[in-house]
Order: sequence, then C-alpha cells, then structure tokens
Amino acid sequence: MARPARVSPDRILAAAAVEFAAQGYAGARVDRIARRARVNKAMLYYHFHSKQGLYRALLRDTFGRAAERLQAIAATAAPPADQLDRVIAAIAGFVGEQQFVSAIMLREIAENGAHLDAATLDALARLPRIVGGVIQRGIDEGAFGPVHPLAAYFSMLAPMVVYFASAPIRRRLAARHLVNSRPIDDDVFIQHVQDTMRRALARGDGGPRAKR
Amino acid sequence: MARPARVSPDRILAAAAVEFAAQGYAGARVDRIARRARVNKAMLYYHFHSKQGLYRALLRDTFGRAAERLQAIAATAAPPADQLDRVIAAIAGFVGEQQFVSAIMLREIAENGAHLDAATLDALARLPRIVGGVIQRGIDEGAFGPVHPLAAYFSMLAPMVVYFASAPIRRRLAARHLVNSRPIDDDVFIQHVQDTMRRALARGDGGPRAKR
DNA sequence: GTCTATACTTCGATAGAC
DNA sequence: GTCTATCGAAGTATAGAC
Repeated sequence: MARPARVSPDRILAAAAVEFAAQGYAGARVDRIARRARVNKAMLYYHFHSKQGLYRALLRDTFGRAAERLQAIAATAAPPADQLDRVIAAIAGFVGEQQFVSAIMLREIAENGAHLDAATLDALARLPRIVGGVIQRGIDEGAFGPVHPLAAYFSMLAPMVVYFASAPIRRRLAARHLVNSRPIDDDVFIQHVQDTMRRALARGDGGPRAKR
Repeated sequence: MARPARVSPDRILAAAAVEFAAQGYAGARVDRIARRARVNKAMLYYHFHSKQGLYRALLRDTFGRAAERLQAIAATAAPPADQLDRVIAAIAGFVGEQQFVSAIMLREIAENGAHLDAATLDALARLPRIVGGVIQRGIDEGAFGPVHPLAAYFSMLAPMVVYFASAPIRRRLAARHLVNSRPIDDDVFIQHVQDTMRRALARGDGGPRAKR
C-alpha cells in the first residue's frame, strides 16, 4: 500500500483536498497548497502542470475510489435491501472519514462541473449508475416498490453529503445557540437514512397520499 | 410590492444572485455583476460598499424571504403531516423557481458560512428551527414517530436542494449518455420527497431493521 | 447619483540555476 | 527533482469630475 516513490505528489494531493474543500476552486491558493504540503510551488507545477490539472487529478482519484467501493458492494449476491444498507454505510464511511469529499461534491454540483474534464465527469457519473442499478434490480425482483431510481439515489446521497458537509456550520450555530434541537450523533443519522430508505423503497402505499 | 425607488440596487442584487450562484463568492467578479446589472461598477460600490457587503445583503434577503414563507405555513392550524407536505412544496417552489438559491446554499454549507455575519447566519438558522418545530409538534401530538427533527429536516431539504442545483450537470451527463436511467420530472420528484417523508415520519417500525 | 481612470494587491505560472 | 526570483494578468476598490 505504501508508495514511497510518490511522497510529494501524494502530499500535494492531500493538501489540495483540504484547500479546495475549504476554499473552492476559485478561492483555493496554490501557494497555500504548496506550503501545507511542505513542497516548493514550482514542484507542484512540475508534478501537476496547473491548478486545474491538480484539481482534476484530485477529483478523478477521489470519485474513482468511491465508485470502486460501491461497485464491490453492488457485485455481491446479497438481497437488494441489504445491499442498499451497505451502500449507505459505505457512502457515509467514505464521506465521513474524509471530510473534504462532501464539501467538494457540493461545490462541484453548484458550479455544474465547470472545472471537470470528460474523464473526471465519467468517474463522477459512475456513482448514480451503480446505486441506480442496485435499486432497479430490487424493483425488478419485486423487493422494492416502483420508485424512480435516480430520485431514490438523491434521497439517500444528498442528506448524508449535506449532513457531513454541514458539521462545521452546525457546530457554529450550536455555539451561538441559534438552533434549539439537541445535537445529532453520526451513527444515529446514518441509521435514520437507512430506515428512511427502507420505508421509502418498501412496497405498498405507505399511508395517506400526500397533498399539494 | 413595487419598489420603484430602488431599481438599480434591485438590479444589482438580481445580477449578483446569478453571478454568485454560478461562480461562488471567490469566483464571482464584481465587474461581471455590474455589467449584467447594466450599472457602473462605482455605482455598485456606492450602494453596497464592498463585494462582501453585496453578498451578505443578497443572502439576508434570500433566506429571510424563505423563512417568512415557512413561518406562514408553520403558523397554521393544519395537521403536522399536511403542514410538512406544504413545507416541502414551499421549499421546492422557492428553490425551483429561483435556481440560484440552491447553488448558493450548497456553496455556503461547503465553506462553513465563512462570508456570513451574525445577522445572515441567524436568517439561515431560522429554516431548521421552523421545520424542526413542525416535526417536533407532530411527534408531541402522536402523529409522527420518534425521529430526530434535525435528521428529518436534512432528509427533506437536502434532496431537493441537491436535485435542483444539479439540474445543469444532470443535463450535461444525459447529453453525454453517462447516465442510463430515464430523466425525472420535477413534480414527480417533489411527490417522491413528500411520500418518502410521510413514510419516514409514520409511526410503527416500518419493516425489517436495517443492518450495518 | 453617475461616470472615467487608475492605484494597489494578489495570484497563477515560469525562467533558469543547481 | 528542487529552489529563488519574478513576470504579467486579473481583480477589488477608490479618487475625483460632473
């Protein structure tokens, strides 16, 4: 797992993750990334050619790894409902342990993938494809009701991403006593998403119809 | 409702909404905002003092109006479940008709409200407080099961915000045939969120327990 | 309230020695 | 592969006339 020949590129990528997540693409400063990675700025350009090149390398790497994890789950023979639980836990794990992922995802959605090339865009598109596939199979096998796979994807991914990305601002609001409700525990929240999705995907009418 | 004395400030705010949503705070260019508003750049500084001042004015205005709409719903005597449906429809309406709102929300979450002052932060915090109140009342009255109000808030807000903010990138992915599933209709999606929340908040165990 | 011209700063990127 | 020094572009903000 150790890649001793790539210490400085790896350190640069790690520093870039922190900077891009906190400041966004436009707000990120190449000098700060270099300083945080403890490499010279010229070294950064030597390895990644440009700020944009560094950004794309980071995103390809990040989303590619996420897609691999989900693919491994989707490839198992487990029942769709259990696969979904594991998909949710995997996304939570991925997003929760590397805080920068959620922030970068939200920013990239907000700016319409403006800084992404085709390869990076493709890595990003694998996520809804894999999860949508799991859901569609559950529908085909009769385990799930007739939901739109992409709608279900948003219903599970978005809360987790927003929840983890908002941790700092939630702490800030709590410190200023601007929220009244008690704080949430990460595990409780993940469980909540799993339960919500189980209910959302269950067959049957699920109670009274919603009104407009 | 017309404010004829403020044409140019209002035009500047409208132009700022477009620019900040598309480019983010750091990426937004004061020159572009002025040009889009068809006012001189000096005029912009005359009215808003600085880029940051303009940004804060925009966000106070936007989130303040959103909070008012939700407050009006929460103040009615309707059953909590119906209130929730209306809250979801109101958020969808607000976020769907003014596309910039969702993008700015996502960006602000990602950067931890770094550019917000206390007044703006307070306007933003009113949203979870109001929605959480509706949910808590539903729990107290026995209409909803024992969910965490803030968790439920994220489960309904995040999918809608991400869904509407991602419309451009979804179109881009669809054009490149990177997604296999059929496109979603906005109304279908809103209905999906309403149904999902009805089920999530219903009392009872809602089927088999989720596994890790 | 409105405009032109410009001061001042920051930042991405590179040249060129070692 | 690594460093110092620096160029040139872009961007926020203001001075000052009308």
